[in-house]
Amino acid sequence: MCRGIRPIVGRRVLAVERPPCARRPIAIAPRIDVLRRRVEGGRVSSVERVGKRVVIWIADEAIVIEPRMTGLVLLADPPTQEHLRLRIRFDGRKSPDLLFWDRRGLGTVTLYSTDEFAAKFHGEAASLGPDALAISADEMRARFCRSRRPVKVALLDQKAVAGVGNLYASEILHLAAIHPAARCDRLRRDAWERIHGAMLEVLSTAIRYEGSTLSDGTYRNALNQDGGYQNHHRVYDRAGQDCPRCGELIVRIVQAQRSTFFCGRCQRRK
DNA sequence: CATATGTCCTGAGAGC
DNA sequence: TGCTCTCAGGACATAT
Repeated sequence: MCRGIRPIVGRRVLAVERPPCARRPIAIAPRIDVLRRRVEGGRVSSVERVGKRVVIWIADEAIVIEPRMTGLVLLADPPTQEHLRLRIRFDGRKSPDLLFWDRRGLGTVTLYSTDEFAAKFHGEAASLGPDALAISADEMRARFCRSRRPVKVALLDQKAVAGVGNLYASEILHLAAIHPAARCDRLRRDAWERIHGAMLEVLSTAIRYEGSTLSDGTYRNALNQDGGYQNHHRVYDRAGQDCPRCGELIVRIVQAQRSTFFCGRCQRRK
């Protein structure tokens, strides 16, 4: 998402609008008029990712977009008009609008000052752990190894490590050959090294392929095109199909009310 | 403190 | 066809 909207860097914000939307308007904090006052006229200095969030810096202000399940950031026509939640217009004749589109409406848009942003995302009391692509294997293990939770559930805890979602947790554990129900405190050092390595591999490859467009077709890149990583899924949404490593049938279980896919033969508990 | 559960929403697809 | 049910790339408040 961040890569796709990077063309907005250097543009000046002309207007921030909440398009007429048939459904309840998306959560924007603070109010939309405050957002307007603080960013209109400013210039986009950078676009960055923090965990699963998209951060747009405009002078000393950070617009943080949390897409959650069905949110998209777009520089192209949205899939529907009725789920369009936010529009940012820029200067320059050919500059497309930046759109936030969200079918389910669970996503959020929040404006932070530099200080608020640092406290929220980087300080000691930060609400997010280190980013999944920046953390070391040792720190990762240190953050998980005393937890009694199943490893797959723990990987989704954004305060432990930021950036692993439900789909990728299953993919990571299959590549690492670790059973998703294994308790964190029962995993040895080499298991955590495998999980860490698999996390880097899976996430960096998925980012390179621009994400996973599942069968519902919801996820799109910034140009409203399919992602490509769904063609590389090892286990996710493949229950009943063959394990790509050993040929055993992939199974689906539910952990913490969310689907987990794995191979019962080649994913071991330690 | 750590962990578990309910809740916010809409829409697609399965099964009857 | 139309109904009900389940499920969905998530995070947070509240309960235990």
